[in-house]
Amino acid sequence: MDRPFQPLPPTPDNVGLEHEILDWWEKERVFDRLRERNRGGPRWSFIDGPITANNPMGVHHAWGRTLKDLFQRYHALRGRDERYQNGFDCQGLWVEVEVEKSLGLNSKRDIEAYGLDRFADACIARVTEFSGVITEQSKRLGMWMDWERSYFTFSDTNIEYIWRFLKEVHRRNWLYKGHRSTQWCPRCGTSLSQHEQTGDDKYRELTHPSLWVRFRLLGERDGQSLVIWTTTPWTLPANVAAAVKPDAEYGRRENGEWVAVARYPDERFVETLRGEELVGWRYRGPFDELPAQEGVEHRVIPWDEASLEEGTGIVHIAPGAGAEDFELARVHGLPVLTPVNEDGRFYPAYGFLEGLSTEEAKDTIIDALRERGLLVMAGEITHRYPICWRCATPLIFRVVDDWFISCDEIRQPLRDANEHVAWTPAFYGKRMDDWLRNMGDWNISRKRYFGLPLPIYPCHACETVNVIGSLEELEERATRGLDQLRELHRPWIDEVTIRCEGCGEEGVRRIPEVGDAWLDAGIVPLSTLGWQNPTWVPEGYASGAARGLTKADLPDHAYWEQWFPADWISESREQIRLWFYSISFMSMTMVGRLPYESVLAYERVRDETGREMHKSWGNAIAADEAFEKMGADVVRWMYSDHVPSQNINFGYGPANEVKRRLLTLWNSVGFFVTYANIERWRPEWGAEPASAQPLDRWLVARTRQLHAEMEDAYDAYWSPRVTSAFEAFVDDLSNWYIRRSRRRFWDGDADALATLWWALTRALRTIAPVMPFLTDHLWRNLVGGPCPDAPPSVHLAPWPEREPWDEELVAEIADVRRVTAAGHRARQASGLKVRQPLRRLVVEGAPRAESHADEIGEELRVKDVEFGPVDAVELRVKPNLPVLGPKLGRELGTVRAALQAGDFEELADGNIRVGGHELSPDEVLVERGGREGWAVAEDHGVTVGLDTALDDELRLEGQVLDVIHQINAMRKDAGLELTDRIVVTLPTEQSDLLRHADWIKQETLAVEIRADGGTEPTIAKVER
RNA sequence: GGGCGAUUAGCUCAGUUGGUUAGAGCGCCGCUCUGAUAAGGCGGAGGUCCGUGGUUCGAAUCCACGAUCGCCCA
Repeated sequence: MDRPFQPLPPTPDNVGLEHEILDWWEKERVFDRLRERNRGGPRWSFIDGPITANNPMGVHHAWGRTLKDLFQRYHALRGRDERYQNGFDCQGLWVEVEVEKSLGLNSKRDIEAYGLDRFADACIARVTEFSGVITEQSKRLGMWMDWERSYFTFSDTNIEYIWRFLKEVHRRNWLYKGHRSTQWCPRCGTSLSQHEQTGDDKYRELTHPSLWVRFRLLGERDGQSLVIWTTTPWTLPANVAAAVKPDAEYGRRENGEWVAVARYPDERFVETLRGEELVGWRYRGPFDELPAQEGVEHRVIPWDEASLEEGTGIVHIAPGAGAEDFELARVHGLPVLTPVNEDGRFYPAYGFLEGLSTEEAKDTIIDALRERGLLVMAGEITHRYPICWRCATPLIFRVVDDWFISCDEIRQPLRDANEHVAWTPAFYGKRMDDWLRNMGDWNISRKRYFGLPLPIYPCHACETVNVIGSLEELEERATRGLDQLRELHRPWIDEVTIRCEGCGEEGVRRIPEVGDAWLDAGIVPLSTLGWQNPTWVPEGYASGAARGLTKADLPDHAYWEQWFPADWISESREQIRLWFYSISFMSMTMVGRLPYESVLAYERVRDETGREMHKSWGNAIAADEAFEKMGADVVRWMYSDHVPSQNINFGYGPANEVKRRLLTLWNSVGFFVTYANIERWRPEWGAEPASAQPLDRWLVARTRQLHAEMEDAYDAYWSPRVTSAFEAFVDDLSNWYIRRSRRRFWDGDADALATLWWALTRALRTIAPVMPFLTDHLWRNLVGGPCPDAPPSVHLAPWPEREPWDEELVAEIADVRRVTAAGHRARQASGLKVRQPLRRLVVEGAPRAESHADEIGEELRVKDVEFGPVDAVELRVKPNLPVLGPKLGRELGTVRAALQAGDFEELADGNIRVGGHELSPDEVLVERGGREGWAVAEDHGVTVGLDTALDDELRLEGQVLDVIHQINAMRKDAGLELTDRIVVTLPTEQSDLLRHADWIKQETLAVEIRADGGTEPTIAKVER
């Protein structure tokens, strides 16, 4: 068979063709060829935010990865040179927690017993495994990246760049050790930074004790007591004060208990005082006998924020176990008692509580209170309580030493710079500003193991804080341990001691803490692009733990100058306080500017009913499953079609809907292929459409319009407009061009074939970034196969220049479609189906459609289409608001009312006189209602009148069409090919129809027609 | 408590310079083209565009206040 094109099956096998295309891309080096083609062209810089190489990717990652690939592909089509560097986040608590789980370790003690070196190896092994898994999954999604050269944040190179940043931070006096109350995870044994402890999934409904406790007053008030309320009994042994609201009223009950009057409005008090009068009273703490409490003098302090919304209005203060408490301790000079250690267990100084966890101590403490007669009342409360974002352990407050970066000086420069970033959607820019305005100092230390080794070496002899800025500097200043330094990770780095730059002391040790993982990710706009690196180092990024995992180079500074800042970055919205923040902070500190110029952020993935996806709820869809069941193109379409500022409901229901919608494109190509093959028509690559036929000219104009719309949508980084513009085009192509042109295709019209081929291949190019597989599959069939001189892949076809199009013609056809829509409605209303020919249609209000009267007549099966006033009883006139509004201003209201009331006059010249005004036809919209014998309908200012009168001739023609319909249905039932010829036998009583024998023959591909049959028509295939 | 969003048909959601009769998909009902063949197309039912007030000739759209939900921060 000499068929130019492969016939298409009825529906696409997305998954099957995607695997074929993947193999073909690989074999033909399509991506490499694209990069080679664009090399040296104008640059488009994208910087990838690293994905944690910790687990397989989920469908939620596919959203961002779709968008990243989509815009990279679009700019590549347009000839831009790109870097295509993917990134993996490799160290920090995420990785540690997963490795702990897989090794069956459950505490820091377990990790230390296991050995930090083996633990580090296990972490590296996990990153190695899952960076590979994610790479394969991303390829399956269609993501084109330079997978051999991904960056890994745990490379020594990356770590050195962070060291350099920290040294600069120290030079600016921003680095300090803070003694702070922070949220603490007792399981992980570490504090959480500000950006870790907020966000989704960080709270859970938990049930805790609800205790009212008596503090016995001393001195003059002996015998009386303060009543406080707490949900954290473990903090009571660390109590040092009780806070009252100075301007609130407090009352003493008959039994001597003091509480806020506002909390107990129905009670009777024997004495009332303002809060400020209670300040200074001393009381006996609940656990004064504990060694930790020795010398603590408990007293009442003022606090404006003391709550009158809950509790008793008197607040128990334990500065070592609460954030606000700690602040109050600073203001009032209170002692800070830290009751529990890193594991959340009581220190020995807490006597009978020693070794108990905060949870275990609960009942012991309640019992003790009861024994001492201090428990007023005990119950339970269920409330929202913070949990560890990684392991879901309820958090506690601890006062600990942590290292911080002060952000006071960088705050304003960051806010100013953010003003110039193009955020999509725009309001995310305000969210960024809000974050920057409120951000606290950056807590960068974690008391953990496998992470960035903070290069901070406080001297024990002279208190100098030494900060090492590079491996070279470490080697210069090391006094011990260099020989065993395998890479810049614990435990090896901990063996290295240095010489103090202040006093020359030789055995200065590194602090044991590792760094916040956002330092790792935040440095990449400098570290991966070779900022201030004197010479290009091939595979220079593959250092330390990343050795053997990547072939990424460490470029030189000139390269950085070329690629920094990124034109565009894209991550999920929560990265505002994470990656967007950390790259901004670090780049602003080092080079004084932001590392990106525009950002696209997006929300979260839900299941198809709108619920959050959770593995444990059984409603999560694995990425691999989605790709292999829905097809990657369908997944990509769903994400591309969605407005990014809204959560997406992702699932098989929506996927099937997308598949069905995309079928029209497939069918259109299938239609083309069918008739092109019958005609043995072959395309000519590079030929411009030349047909003079109006419908062809219209399709060319419409396709050029699509091209421009798509460009604008891509340039605005607004993918929903990409997909919607494309869908609208396919609708026009299929439901107007092809439907109107079918007869020409049956006849093998070369102009029609050439125009449709041109339009289809043009359209495929514009949507290729969204659906790289399907478009390439179709391209190979439509172009690659028959045109040896054409680009073999759609992704290698150059993006055509934007060309002007015949806007008038596009507008004409838009009017024509309005007329036919109204015409169909008129037929509907009159009960006359389209198969029944009619005599006359009158069209008013669509002058641009006039030259398309024939098409309108054919479409609506009407013999004469006239343009002019629809003669009808009722005339409705409406103001043309965009025209009359500016002209009449306030007058418009009365004019409008008069028109609506029918209070106007139609003049001979077509003008409308209303009130004191004479309005020209273009200032009003005229609509007319129906009259006997006419069916009238209107659509957006277009009115059509359909003459519903029938005569014998029309009726006969209607019968002919019925028979044609019937016979063609029989052809199909008999399974005939489109080229088969038949003999038709009609019932004898239908011999009238033979007057239209030629017509019937032509429409049914009959060679002969008789009227001597039985009650029903029959057909017989003619064997050739 | 402050900030940022959202609130549009039974459901899920579009609607980026204020403009005629507010749209799509799904679902429901009816019709229909018929050499893409029950896929598609057309039509119908279904909407106080969260509420109130304001600006304007004109507000789903801009402003103010309020309600509910979500997010960020305190």
